[in-house]
Formats: sequence, structure tokens, C-alpha cells
Amino acid sequence: MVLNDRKIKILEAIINDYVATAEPIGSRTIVKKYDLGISSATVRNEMSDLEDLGLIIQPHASSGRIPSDKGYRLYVDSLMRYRELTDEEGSFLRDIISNNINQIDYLMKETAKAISVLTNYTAIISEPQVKTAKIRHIQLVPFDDKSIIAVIVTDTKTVKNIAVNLEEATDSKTLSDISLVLNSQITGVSGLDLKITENLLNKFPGSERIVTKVLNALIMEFQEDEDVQIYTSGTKNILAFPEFSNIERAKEIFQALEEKRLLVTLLGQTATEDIEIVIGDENNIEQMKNCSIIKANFHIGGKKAGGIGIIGPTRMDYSQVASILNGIVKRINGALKALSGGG
Amino acid sequence: MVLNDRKIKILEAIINDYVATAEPIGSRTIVKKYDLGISSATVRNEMSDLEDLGLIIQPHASSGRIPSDKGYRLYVDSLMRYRELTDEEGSFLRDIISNNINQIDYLMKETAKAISVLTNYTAIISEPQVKTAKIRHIQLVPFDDKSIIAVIVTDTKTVKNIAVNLEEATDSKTLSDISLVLNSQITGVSGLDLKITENLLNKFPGSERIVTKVLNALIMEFQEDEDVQIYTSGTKNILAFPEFSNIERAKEIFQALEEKRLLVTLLGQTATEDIEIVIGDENNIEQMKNCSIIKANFHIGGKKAGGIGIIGPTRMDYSQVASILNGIVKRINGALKALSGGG
DNA sequence: GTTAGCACTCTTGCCACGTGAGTGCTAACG
DNA sequence: CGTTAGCACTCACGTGGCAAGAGTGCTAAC
Repeated sequence: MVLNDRKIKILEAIINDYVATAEPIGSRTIVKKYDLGISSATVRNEMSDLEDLGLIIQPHASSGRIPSDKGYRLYVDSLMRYRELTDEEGSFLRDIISNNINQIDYLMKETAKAISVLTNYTAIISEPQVKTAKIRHIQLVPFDDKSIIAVIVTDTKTVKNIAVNLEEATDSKTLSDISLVLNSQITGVSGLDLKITENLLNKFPGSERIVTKVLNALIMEFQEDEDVQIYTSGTKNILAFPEFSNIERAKEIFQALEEKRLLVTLLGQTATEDIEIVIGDENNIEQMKNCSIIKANFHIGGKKAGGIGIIGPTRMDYSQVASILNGIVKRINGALKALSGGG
Repeated sequence: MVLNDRKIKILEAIINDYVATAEPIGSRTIVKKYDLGISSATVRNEMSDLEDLGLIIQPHASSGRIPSDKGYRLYVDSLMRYRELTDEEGSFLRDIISNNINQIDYLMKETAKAISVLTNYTAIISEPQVKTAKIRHIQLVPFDDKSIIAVIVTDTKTVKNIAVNLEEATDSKTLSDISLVLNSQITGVSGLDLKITENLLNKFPGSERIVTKVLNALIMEFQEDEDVQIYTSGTKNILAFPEFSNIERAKEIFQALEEKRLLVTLLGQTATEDIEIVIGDENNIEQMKNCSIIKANFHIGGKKAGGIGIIGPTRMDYSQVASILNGIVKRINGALKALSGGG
């Protein structure tokens, strides 16, 4: 059986309508709403074929049809068109990017917020992994009489404040002297490769105790940061979808969205700049089997600096969401490239 | 009509049962569950009296009774007892406090998380207002070639990283020289009182442009930080309560919990260290009229450093929640005092 | 190949009804 | 006079039947 043009048109009609209404759609409705120039009986025949092809499903006998995961897949791969962002969307994003381009972690969080606002779906981001980042600068700053803050700037453009309790008083001068030497010693080192050696401590005559404490704190921090950081925005949007109007289903999803492990799996490990779309069952997470995720990655200097995903019911507006995500990723990667190219 | 001992016992029984089951409770149930040595008919008479006193309500004729806001108020004010924290709760908190005592903002966030875990309600916190804080230390740290991070430590024990785009290259040496002089000039100044004066700029020969940019960024940051920061934890717990099992009600609450303005009102302006309990209608927020909030404040050096509140349905376990909050506040305020006393 | 017609299916909303929990009232009891 | 047993009454809730509506599949005619 061949998937002719008319079948495609009908499939598209079903998807469009179902995405908009969340109701199964019947042959008569299609004829009424979309001017295909054929009768409902013909549509019925075509729909029967589409069902045989596995592209649409009947939730129960004698009901209308809804798209199957396979149907969405076909739509996403071949039928869907990306649109350009509107002027409002564009300037909204421009502001967010220019206000946060200096610090990737803020940028990611703000972008997630922006996405959940623009799309009315839930956005998740995975933050740059500090673990693999290299230290670019370190500065010790007095905090209170007996403790200090070690400020770490990494090559992935993140800043980390690490509190270190020295249990003894110091002065600014000592701290800035130590900072100076520390910088010459550990700049360019990956957080995971930090080690306290005799040789290193010898560079800090009189301050060995302080330096040891600082380095220990750093080492702990970098090791602790084992997992990817995950940040979620717009979870409450989930409540707006009829597929989650059953409070039990809603609870399940909320639960899943709090499980970092699941979200990491969901965002996946790929590092492409392209938009990836995972539909329904294609993710292997039981609680998420009627959710889809549209995702992409950011890069700094060719290195993956974080991922971003938009989660919604499988019945989500793929075209709208993919277009927005596409626009965002292009703009951010562009801005990041301009920055590292210019700097 | 006098509120005798027996009426009190019945009221307590109703509250306890209703808090546990969320079902209206009838006279026969009370007789069966609580050994009061009287018949259901007597209980009925007493319940009728309690209703006249406005302490309990019949949701509809010929149903059991549930406590009214006034009933909860009486319970909270006169009947409820605080318990000590269990060893587990205590050591759970001890860890969180000692791990975060150095930075109030982290401490607050972690505490909010801990509360939502311990109580299964939703916790909100208002963070220390940087606006009124005094600058204790400032340090400029190189970020990338043309931008830097200004690290600000305030007297309310918070650290702020402010990115400043210099649009020109600098070196570490210059930055640390500037930091040194800046410190001598603006330490002790409140963020809001920062001004760029001729006199001040004269202290930075050759670096006026950089200093101006830094100060402008600081001034913007402090002014922008006009509102209190609000942080929410455990919102999904709301879905567990039968009173919000209607998705529309749940949506309303989620909406309200995202409105900063409402939360600020809810947390209120008081600065007492005592636990305060606001029951149902007593807060004047329409969407929250069947929620209660239990709240308290933290102090650093006699200054309010943030508030914390626990939100749940009016049918919440006041005794449990108030006890936990009480234990937390005592411990944190104690730890903070020890710190400022010892430092 | 397309379409009109028709019988059939399944969901949904509605109504009536019985059941159970709970009340209020009255009369009797100690 | 407080307490209790008994009883009639109310109301929410679950169940089953029923009609309406949407939609299908099949068949026969165009």
C-alpha cells in the first residue's frame, strides 16, 4: 500500500487537529474542517489504510483516530516545517542572551525560563559539567574572620564560589599573595587532576596550612560535583494538559521530573548541535512513555557546554517547539562563538 | 455555653481525625475510635454545641463535622504541644547546617529542601535582602579577556558574583590593585549608598574607566535587587493532598506559588523569632484561603536575615510542622549566634 | 475509485434508586 | 438534669439502565 499524497494530507490533518484539541478525530470532522474535496467515506477508507500502516490509532473501537508515535515520527521527519522566530520572540531572546552571555550557568537557567514561557511546556537543562572543566583563575576572598571564599573561574565560563573554613584569622594581603602563586600553579589544571604535593606546598612558605585547606575544599567540590546539574523550569505547565488532568498521572510526571537520573537519561549523551526529537516510547522511561522531548546542545570552543530539552505530552506542537528551540540554539551558539572568537 | 473539658476532647478528636483522614467525622466514629465513656448521642449534643461556638462546621446537612478556621486557631493557641525533634531529624539538620552555615543563601535553600522533605509540605523562603546589606569586601577577578567578575561579600554573609564587561583587556595585577583601593573606599558602605564621585575616581589614576564600569554594575545590581528573593521547595507535595486533587484547584495553587508578590505578602513583614501560624482565611489572599502557613525568621547580629514558611492545606499537621520548624529555627539561630559571637 | 446508506459499537451524560453514614429530636431512664 | 436509645430524615455516592451522539465498517450503487 502506497502512502500517497492524499493519505499524507489526512495524516497531517489528524495530527494538527489532535495537537490542538486532544480529542480523537473522525472522518466527518476532517471533511468538514479541511477542504480535501472527498467524502467522509473515502476518508474512512484512507484512515483504515493509515491505521494498517501503523501511523494512526483507534483508542477504542468506533472512536476517531489519533496519531501513533510512528505517525508523529513521520510528521517530524518529513512533513514538519521550521518557522523563523517572530520579532517579539527574537528580541525577547536577544535581551536574555546579552544579559547573561558572560555566565553560562545563568544563561542556561534564564534560557530554560524563557523557553517555558514561550512554549508553555516544561524545559530542562543540564549545566556544564564542572568536573571536566579546567581552572582558568582562582582568587581567595576574605569572608569573615576565620573563613574565606575561593572564587574559581573555569574555561567553560562558569564561576564557582567555594567557602573554606580556615579556623584561623588571615588578612587580605596574605590571601592575595597566596592567590597570586596559586594561579601560577593550578591555572589550566582540570578540577579532577588537582593534587596536593610537597612540591606545590613548598611554593607557599608559611601558608601551607591555609593552602592545604583551600585545595582540599576544591578537590572535594570537584569530586562531589560528580553528577550533571539539572535545572527544571515551567513544571506547572504540565497541569494544563488534559493528558495529565488525572492527578495520579500528574503526580507521576512531577515525580519523574524530580529524578535527576531520569532527566539525565532523557537529555541523553549526544553532543550534536542539531535538534533531536524523541517521541513517546522512544525514550525508554516507563513514566514518560507518553511524553516527547525536543532537545539540543550548546557548545563553547567545540566542547559541549550543556544540553537543553523541552518536555511535553507526545501530543505536543512539534513544529512550534522545534522552531523556537532551533532559533534559541542558533542564537546562543552564535553568541558564544562570537565571544570566544573575539576574545 | 461553657467549653468544658469534654468538648475540648471532642474537638481535639475531630481535629486529629480530620488531619489524618481528610474526611468529615461523625459522632459514632468518635465514640468508636476514642474511648470517651459516653454515647454517640451525647457526642452529638456536644458537637451541636461546638458548632454553635463556631469551632466546627458541617460541610453539608447530615454529614460529619470538620474543624473550622476558628477551631484550628483554638487548637493551635491552646491545645497543641510542641515535641522535640527526633535524633534522626536532629542529625539530618545538623549536617545541613554545618555544611552551609558559611553562606546564608545556600543555608536557606538547603533548609527549605530539608523542610519539604521532613514535613511533606511546601516550603518557601525569603532570602536576605542584599539591598540593605553593607559591603564587607570586594574583589575583582579576571573572567575572560575583556570581562571580569566582581565578587562582593556582604555583612549578611552572602556572596554575589557580578559580571562586568570591560570591553578592554586588563591583567590580574591591575585588578588586584584596583580591588585593594576599592576595598579601602567602599567597605562598610550600603549597596544603596554607592555613588561614583570625582573624589573617589581620583583614587584610581589610570583605571577610572574600569572602576566606573565596575561601580555602575554594582549600583545596577543593588538597585535591581529591589524585591525580596523568594525560593520554593516541594511544590509537588501539593498534589498529594485530597483538597487539591481537583486539577483546577491544584493549578490555582501552583499559580499562586509562582507569584512572588503573593508569597511576600504571605511570609509577611514581621521579624520575630517565634513561630507564627496563619490559618486559612487569616491570610488575605483569595487563592490561598484554604491554606495555612507556619512561619519564622532567621537573624544575624540582631538583623532579620530571611524568613521561612511552610504552606499546606488548612487541614495540616500543625503540631508536627510547628515542632519541626521550631527545632530548625532554634538550631540555625543558635549556630548563627555562635558564629557571630565567636568571630 | 468514490460515495451514499445503514447497521453496529462505544462513550457520555442523565436519571432513578438503593445504601450507608450521619444528624436532630423526642421520650425514657437513673 | 444530664445521658441515652430509638427513630425519622437528609444527603452523598455508587450502580444500572437508557437515550443520544459520534464514529466506524461494510455493501451496493454510481
